[in-house]
Amino acid sequence: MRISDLAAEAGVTVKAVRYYESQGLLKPRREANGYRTYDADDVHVVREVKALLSLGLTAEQTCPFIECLRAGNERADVCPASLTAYRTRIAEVDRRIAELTDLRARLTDLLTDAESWRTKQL
Amino acid sequence: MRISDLAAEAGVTVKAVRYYESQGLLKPRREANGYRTYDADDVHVVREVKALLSLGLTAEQTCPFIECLRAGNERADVCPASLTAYRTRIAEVDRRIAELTDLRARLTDLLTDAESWRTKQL
DNA sequence: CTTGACCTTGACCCTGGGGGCAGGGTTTAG
DNA sequence: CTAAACCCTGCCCCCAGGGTCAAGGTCAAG
Repeated sequence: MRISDLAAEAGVTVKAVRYYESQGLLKPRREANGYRTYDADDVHVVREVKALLSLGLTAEQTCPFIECLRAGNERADVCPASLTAYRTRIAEVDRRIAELTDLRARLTDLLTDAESWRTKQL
Repeated sequence: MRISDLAAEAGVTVKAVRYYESQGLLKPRREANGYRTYDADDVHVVREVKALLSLGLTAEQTCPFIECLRAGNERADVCPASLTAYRTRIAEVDRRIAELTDLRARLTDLLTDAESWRTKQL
């Protein structure tokens, strides 16, 4: 199958497929005319990458999952490295939520402060 | 004062000062040799921009605050537009926290699912 | 007057995950 | 034959700068 077929089946854009390749996640064969050719396994890979990116992993962080799939597993997340990647991402999210929660508190403090300052001036 | 003095007093890098200028937040005069010249007010502006960026506002979103300062107010956030910008940012943060909370739930679901799948296989 | 240290300038490439466009080659249907 | 629909590579854009560079200015000591 060609790139647009793969993209359509996996639910991503052609551009995204080429980007995944540039990140080393796909290695399509080339036809004589230079066109990329993919097989059915690549559809699963691209779907997996899409799902993981939507979970906020970087393209690089999807590598263990892809390797897990390529190793013949039916699921990309049953390998130890994948579980580690999940836990790492959860920790990142927790850290980010904590940061944002703190940020929100600082913002509301500033807002109420500025509001009361205005009231005082009136 | 010159750019490195401004940067040092405001606690940012020279590079950042030049970036703020490229975003229209500063308009320094130039000496005969082309060097940028700043006055004391610019220190307050840069400090304000730094503080707002650390709160996650974009350079563009800092404009109302800078205008408020330039208008002669001692605080950048006493103008109505600044209060609106604060509220907008708080809403953004809330949305982001909600997204991340949902994301975290999806990640933990995936993790426990993958873990139990592994256990089942053993 | 010259050397050297330090400062300034603009200009370039880099980040992550692509979007959008240009300009060209290929293939397929009418 | 031609037009549409593909495909290719390559460039610029996002955001807030960081890193590095070459070129030139400034200021003190020697």
